[in-house]
Amino acid sequence: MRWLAAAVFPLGNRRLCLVFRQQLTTVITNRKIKRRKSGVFTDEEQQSRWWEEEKREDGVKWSTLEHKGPVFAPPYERVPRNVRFFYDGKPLDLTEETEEAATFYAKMLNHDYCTKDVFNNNFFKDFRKTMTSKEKEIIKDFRKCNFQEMFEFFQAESEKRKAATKEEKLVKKNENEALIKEYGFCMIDGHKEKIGNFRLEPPGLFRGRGEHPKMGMIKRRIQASDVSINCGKDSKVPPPPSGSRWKEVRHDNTVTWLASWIENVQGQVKYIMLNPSSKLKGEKDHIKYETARRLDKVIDKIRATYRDEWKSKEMRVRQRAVALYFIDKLALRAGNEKDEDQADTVGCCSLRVEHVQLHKELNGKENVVVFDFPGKDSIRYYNEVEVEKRVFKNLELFMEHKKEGDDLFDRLNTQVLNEHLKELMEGLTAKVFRTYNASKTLQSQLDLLTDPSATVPEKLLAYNRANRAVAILCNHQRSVPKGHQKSMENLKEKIKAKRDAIDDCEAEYHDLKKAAKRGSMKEKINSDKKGKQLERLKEQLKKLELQETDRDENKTIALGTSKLNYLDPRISVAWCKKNGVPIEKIFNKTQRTKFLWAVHMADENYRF
DNA sequence: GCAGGTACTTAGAATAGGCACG
DNA sequence: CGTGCCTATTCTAAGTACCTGC
Repeated sequence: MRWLAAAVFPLGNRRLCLVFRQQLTTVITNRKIKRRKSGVFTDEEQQSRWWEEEKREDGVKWSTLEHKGPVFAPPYERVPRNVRFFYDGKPLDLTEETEEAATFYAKMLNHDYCTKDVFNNNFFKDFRKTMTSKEKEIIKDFRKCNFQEMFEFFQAESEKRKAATKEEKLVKKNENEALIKEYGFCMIDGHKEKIGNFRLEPPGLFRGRGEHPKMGMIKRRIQASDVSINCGKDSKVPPPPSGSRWKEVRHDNTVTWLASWIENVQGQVKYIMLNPSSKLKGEKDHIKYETARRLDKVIDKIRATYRDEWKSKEMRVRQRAVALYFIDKLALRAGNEKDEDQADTVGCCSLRVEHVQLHKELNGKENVVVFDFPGKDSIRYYNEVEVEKRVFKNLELFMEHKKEGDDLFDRLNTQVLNEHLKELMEGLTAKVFRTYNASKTLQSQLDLLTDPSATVPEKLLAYNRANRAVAILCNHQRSVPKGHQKSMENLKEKIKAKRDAIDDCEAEYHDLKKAAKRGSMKEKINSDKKGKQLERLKEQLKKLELQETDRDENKTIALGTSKLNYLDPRISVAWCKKNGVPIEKIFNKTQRTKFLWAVHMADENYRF
């Protein structure tokens, strides 16, 4: 089977897509037959193969766009009369709106959020805003509110859902599928594409991460009159729910969103956009990795330049050079400024003096910088890094006469940095370094860790370890999964059982072999069979042991984020092809649809 | 230069779903 | 043939980046 691989070359301002034919032979090309006997196209074929087409220039994102509009959150349903809200020990009837707000809190009663004062205070403030004056008169003290019955009701509801019969679940499933079929897709430039989030966010309590000052505030219900629709000029405008109107209908083909609204807690615009499998997203993703590969061509020069600038007379230039060094070496995020009313987190440019500690010597290393700061999502970044002496000296200089709360790089921000980066390479920004170093690390780790003669499970451990190296670089963490310890114990149990089985099998094999030596054909066959069984058991044991290592190493590390956002998928595709590893061992279905372009574009010789 | 606005990518947690196992 | 567990999917918050208008 033949596939097309495309390479992109800069040509003046434009990019021209050149197409090569290439013979691919490995596992990945063993795809389902795509044309049905009837000649009807399958979904896959309906999708555009944008990677084989010419690219659109300028800021225009599409020519035609038609969709059905967003799906609204289901209307509030009152809880049964016997499910009561208690105030000061006594049941209290609430008006519908107040009751709904109470259920928002009740649903979270067993959550950690409810132990936080900020959360409770914010909730109570908004809760009171929804109350009638009568209710306000009574409900004055949050500590006297009791949501327990409501909480138990929702727990029971959830149990009920889980315990539903097969038939009931099937009905639900079918309803959901019908909804997706109707609202989950749009037509864009003649192709049917999946929408990412076609449901409007339901009302509830705002769950800010970390020490967010707004956690617990009520996210209000979105009405049609809050929603802006974006679609093609000549397409059918999605009908708003009867009796309502959209806030606005526009036809802006320089943006990719289908609908938007302003969320009330932070005042941010929220969007309905396409699924990652779409052409629009895929093309952008491809460009992202091509930009990172262009960085590879100039990285040596850039590194030499910033090292040189550590000596600059200009403080601004020195700070820029040191910051860039961190971004490059440690894959730090750019670090935009943030508002007061958000959680206090930082990235490189927004580091403050309290986030770094300088040690002339630490644990046998010299010139050590200890980073300790809350990053995106308030995930802690902790790293003890040995740096060049010059960097160390510069940091001492930057920190002179500063106190806690002062910016480390007081002459620098992300705009200044990115303006500089643009000079070094077209399209270069701080985040390109993260993509570049992540993909580069995967490639080099795969080279290092893959033993061509290893078994597939061993190769998979190598792949996961390479992936893990990237996740560690990018500081992609997760909380230890619930029941991790138990799951490890189970695995150990399984391993023990397997070992016992092997022992038994070995003993039997030994006896049979003896019997076979002097014995008949039948005994020989039996002995051979046992031998095969033993082999199989040993293989299974090996696999379990590899799984154990992998799972434990992965306890607090999240691999998904880097796989989805930082690793050029063509590296993985090429690795699979080269090593005879089926692609589905490393990409699940979602990832395979997102990265379909890469599966087609990369052969086993692809290098990042 | 900077404040505010817009559009898009990246992020971990929550939840749904499906599959292996007894 | 459930059920308990793990993986996949969904959800939406939180970033980056760049634009505009002073």
